[in-house]
Amino acid sequence: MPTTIRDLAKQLNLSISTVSYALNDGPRSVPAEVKEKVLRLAKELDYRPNRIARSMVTGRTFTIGVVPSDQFENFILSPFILDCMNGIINECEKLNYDLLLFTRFSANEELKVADSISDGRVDGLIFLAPLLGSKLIEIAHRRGVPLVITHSHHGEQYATYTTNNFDTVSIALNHLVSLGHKRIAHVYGKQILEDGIERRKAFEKLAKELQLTSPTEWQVPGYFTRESGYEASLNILKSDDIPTAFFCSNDEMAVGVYQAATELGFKIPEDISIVGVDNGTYGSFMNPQLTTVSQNLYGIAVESVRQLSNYIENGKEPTSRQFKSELVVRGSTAALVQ
Amino acid sequence: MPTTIRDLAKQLNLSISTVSYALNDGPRSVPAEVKEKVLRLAKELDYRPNRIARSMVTGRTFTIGVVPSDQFENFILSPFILDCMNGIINECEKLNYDLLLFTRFSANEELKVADSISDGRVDGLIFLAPLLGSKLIEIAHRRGVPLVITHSHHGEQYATYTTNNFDTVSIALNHLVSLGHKRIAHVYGKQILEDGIERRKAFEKLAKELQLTSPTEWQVPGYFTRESGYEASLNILKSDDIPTAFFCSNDEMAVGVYQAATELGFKIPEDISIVGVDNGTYGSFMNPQLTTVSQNLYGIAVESVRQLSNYIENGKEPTSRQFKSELVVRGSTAALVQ
DNA sequence: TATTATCTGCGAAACGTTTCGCTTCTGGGT
DNA sequence: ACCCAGAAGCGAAACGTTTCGCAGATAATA
Repeated sequence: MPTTIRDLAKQLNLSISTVSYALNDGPRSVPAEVKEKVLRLAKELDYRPNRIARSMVTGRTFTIGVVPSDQFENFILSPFILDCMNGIINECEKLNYDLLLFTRFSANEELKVADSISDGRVDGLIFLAPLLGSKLIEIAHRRGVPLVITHSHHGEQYATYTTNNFDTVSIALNHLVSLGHKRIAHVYGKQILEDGIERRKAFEKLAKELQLTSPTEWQVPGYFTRESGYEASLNILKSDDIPTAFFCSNDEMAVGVYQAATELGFKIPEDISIVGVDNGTYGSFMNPQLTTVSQNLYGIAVESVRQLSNYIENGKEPTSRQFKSELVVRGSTAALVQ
Repeated sequence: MPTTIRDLAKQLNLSISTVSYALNDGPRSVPAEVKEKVLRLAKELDYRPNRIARSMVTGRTFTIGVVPSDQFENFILSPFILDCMNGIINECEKLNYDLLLFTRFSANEELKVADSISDGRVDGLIFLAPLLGSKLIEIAHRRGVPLVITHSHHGEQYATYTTNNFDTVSIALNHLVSLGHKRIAHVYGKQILEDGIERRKAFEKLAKELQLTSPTEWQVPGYFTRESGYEASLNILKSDDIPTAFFCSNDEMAVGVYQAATELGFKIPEDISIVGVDNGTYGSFMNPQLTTVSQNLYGIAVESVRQLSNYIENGKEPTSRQFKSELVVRGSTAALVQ
């Protein structure tokens, strides 16, 4: 059993309160010599305060909880989540928070999860791209847990950190159009995620505006995963009538399209141009490297942590922010040759 | 302020203890009708037990801490760490543990970190590929925190989950030799990580045994990162005397070698064969896909969580295990053409 | 000198649980 | 009728902190 503050007090013939003041440098003063005595013994007995006990009385845990949406089976393997997590981790380190990763995120146990995220272990929560129907946010909010949301909105009352999806799609398509592409397929993402829905709508609208050729057979559902990108594009690429370019609603599905295209003997970007969305770290692993629309995953993560922490520490209400997306031209797009 | 057990007791005119027994189904019995009454009110008032308070008295937190070594700046972006984390996360979910990610892992604050990992917030610790000189493990051990170590040994007294590095290197080199390669370069990893050191030693030994041509200029230091793999191989590839194959001590450095080789106009695998180690998820993003020696990162992670949890729950001492490595032949190696 | 601040320090309450020891009551077995 | 086991329930201790309210001593102010 570890040394407690009581042990220190007893050995020094001091009261517990005095020892506490000495250890914490406050909130009351103690004479320098007493303080020194306390610190010396604390070191000698390898005393370190029990954080659980401290949390009990202060109500603070210095821990931020991350709640992924249950769509991700191996959620940490998603390049998207990865870059989010990287920002969260780095910023938490700076601000002296530890990170509690909620692993039980399956939707069929939503109530259990809800209890788990609001049982006093965290000072606040970050929701990562929550599913549209999820009740979790509402419950946590009602229970008074400070929270912010990334990559989704879920109502005016929440602080959200997002990218403008219309702009994102617009940037991607305009890039393709500027290279001469008109025949463009779209592998869209899950329609239970805000990003998935919005990007699909944006594509439909922009396809008209830009007078693209994109029959419905070319607008195919994916699930934001590599496998789904592969399968969705395979059918298109096997038909007689194939597009000159693919717009994928995220990078991961673009990887799947690479795979399908390569397998069928198409050359990227000579035969097929491909654009993704996200600009995750692993896009540059690909060969040729992926052209994509960056949505500053890192920055969004950092900002959400900052605002959450500022609310926890200083009560300053977090304010929503929408981030700019940017075109990142790399090797997977090329001008159309007639 | 959330509902407490005291609120329930008061409203039902019961004692706190009775309510507790009812809520927890033990350790003493309560009449069915009382229990029902309690549960009903608990639901009505949205009561959920405060985990912090419970931890105070039970000493359990149902949380496992993950301690990465401080070598990883953006540690979650390392493909190696990623696959480890994926296993840890999935297994923790199964066993009903949450995960505390220690973000403050910089070596120059080792004492602060040491306090942070042993302050009562976790039931046990998993050390991920700790640096050889790190005192953290020793301190945590002395303080009585249950722990296991992955990808390193650090002394007989610890339970470790590792791969046999000699076998790993042997498998890689024998594969290359079987394809006719004799002129093989080695990009080795950090020499403050056990894996880095052991694989280098193994390479040196095996180079002799297999009568490879591998002058010291071809055995170059990397840091297990992509950038270092790029730089380390660039010099070799620019010289007049170049090897026919590269063995890289991990996949990430292999990605760097891909990059360097491609830049200089070499074709993989026609001009240069490349073998990595790890078989991280993102190896298949590459084009051609990477030939590598799998070290079952996922399995190691799962096993370490299992054993740790079994120790925490049942006091069963964890036992070390060494895992088999396996050759995964993909597109980055080919038979040498004279 | 009398009055008021400031410094020291102590004791105890509080945070929200779990669980032990006791008491009282009920019913079944002799 | 008596005894004893078991059920039902209560009160209180314990976990390890932080911090408030007090009290006594010392120093500063008038």
